[in-house]
Amino acid sequence: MRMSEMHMKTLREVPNEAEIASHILLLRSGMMKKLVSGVYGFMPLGWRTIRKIEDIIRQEMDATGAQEIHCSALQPAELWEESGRWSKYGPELMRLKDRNGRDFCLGPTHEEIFTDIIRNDITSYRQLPQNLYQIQTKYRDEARPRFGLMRSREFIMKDNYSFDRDEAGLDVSYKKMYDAYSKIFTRCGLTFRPVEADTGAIGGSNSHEFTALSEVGESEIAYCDNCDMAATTERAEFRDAPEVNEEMLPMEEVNTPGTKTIEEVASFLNLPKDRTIKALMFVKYNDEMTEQTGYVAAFIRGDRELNMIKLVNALGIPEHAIEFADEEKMGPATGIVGGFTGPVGLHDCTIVVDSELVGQKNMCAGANKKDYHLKNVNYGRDYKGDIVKDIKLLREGDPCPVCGQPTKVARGIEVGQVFKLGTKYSEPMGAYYKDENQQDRLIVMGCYGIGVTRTMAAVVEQHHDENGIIWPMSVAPYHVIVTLVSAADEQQKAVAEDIYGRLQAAGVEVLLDDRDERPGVKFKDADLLGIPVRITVGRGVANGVVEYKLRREADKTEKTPDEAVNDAIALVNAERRG
RNA sequence: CGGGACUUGGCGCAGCUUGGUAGCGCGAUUGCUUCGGGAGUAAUAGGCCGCAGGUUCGAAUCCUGUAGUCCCGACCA
Repeated sequence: MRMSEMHMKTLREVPNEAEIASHILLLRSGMMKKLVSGVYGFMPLGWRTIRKIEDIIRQEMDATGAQEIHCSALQPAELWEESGRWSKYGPELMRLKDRNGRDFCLGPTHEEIFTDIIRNDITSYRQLPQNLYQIQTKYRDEARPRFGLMRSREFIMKDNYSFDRDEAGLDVSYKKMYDAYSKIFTRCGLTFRPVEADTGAIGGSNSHEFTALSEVGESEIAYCDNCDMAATTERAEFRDAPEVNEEMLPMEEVNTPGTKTIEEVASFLNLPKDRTIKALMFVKYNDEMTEQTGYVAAFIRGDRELNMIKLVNALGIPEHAIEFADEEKMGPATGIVGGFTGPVGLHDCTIVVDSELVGQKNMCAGANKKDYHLKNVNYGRDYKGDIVKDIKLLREGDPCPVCGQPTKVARGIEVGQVFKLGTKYSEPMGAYYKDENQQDRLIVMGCYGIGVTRTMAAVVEQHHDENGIIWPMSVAPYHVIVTLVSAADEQQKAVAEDIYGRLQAAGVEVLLDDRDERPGVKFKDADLLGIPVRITVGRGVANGVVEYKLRREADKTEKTPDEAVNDAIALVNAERRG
């Protein structure tokens, strides 16, 4: 492609709407443009990278035996009513009506559609397993679109669904997808970790998130360098501190005026924070959030943090059905006193005690009396929990739940997820097959997703410097850029054209910067665009040399045009082979 | 949904406190000079100052409302 003819506009200045590298650089390089909040369009260079990522996904999906189809983004409400999600999905679902007033939505995901296809087409066990995928535009009316492609309202996603006879079959399908995902993200040049994830509202028995490591990511993961433990911090189990071997002392009320926080109590009584008990109060609602159904008091050791996901799982309620309580209102009903809440003497609320507290002795907790705390509080003797479970968050340095070594915590971008769905959709939607004994049996499903546009953003986050993007060869819009320093110099022009033609003939994707621009502009643009190899044709041609430079390296070398062409071809082919 | 900030030419911004119908840099167009890391010079084009209402002889500027954008939080396959 000749850049003099390409639709491309780069920006010198940082658009004021962008804050993180991928957002800034994708806008500055002109690869994408914002239409409205959370909705972007892609220009020629950006679209080429999207298609490269899609092609990697297609190759790896096809290699597993999955088959590509294409469904509409427009979906009828009836199918969502069958699965029960039309009412449950909430405002994130983009809803619309046709001219006759029928309800539709723009698909945020396609479980219903694929289940519908399968229940109509599959009748016999002989037809299973099946695995269908599509690469398609998805819509989610996010409460808060953020960071460009990181959290957008319209995005490109590869989604696929596996259909098996039984759980054993699902295990095989799941493993295939897990392995394919690892290959895909490796080929895209990402540093990532597959981590165990909470199954959340989707349900099912097992799930992994594929997380590209990045400081700007919205996911937080815990992992261990000593063993292979890796999980979202929400999901990660906690290895409780060992039971304290101490004599139980008599409980004692102490005056602690004005000490409402753990820090204040600990320093006032000169106690370490791990000898205190932290209290967190909640109001519970029914699923529709229309009615209060009770109070919850959760207790954890003073130096820990609460894990909301674990708490709602322990209570067996959806996450949206609980919120922090107004302690003033809750006080009379349950006996708590804001800032001085403890587990002793509470009534009319569900008491959830973190499992670790059971083995801790002579702790300090609120006395449920203004300006007083209790010392030497012991589980079993002084208080009990209605529920005793691990409800705390794993933090950096806490012991690894598998091997006990200190845990590491990192942030990352969730670029893919795999789920074992089981019969969550096949049951309400009636997706059955007949087995060998003519018995109707539910199809066992898995679902798997990759955020294509988000993957593009993650690649930029991991591969850039102060001058621009540094595309890995596998997803670069072009492999090589030939920078013609002076288009007016006939000799330079001839050499550049020759190199351009030979690279194209060898199947290398090459840009020729033949624009009537000053050299500085061309160099800046080449760096910003992040093309992996740059061959500069300038004054060196008088001596028979051109300049060969890799975007990811600082050094440039002089080569003859022949050497430069051959080296570029060799490099591109080597990267293609993996 | 709560909190905060912003909205002035294609992009980045100033002007607003103390009302008098708009300015800078980049970008664009043309000429001359320049030509290896976002050139110099001269000239030109381009703006219902987010939108609506109000105050005023007069509003980018003051007041009210509203929309959009971004950030923090809540929420979230």
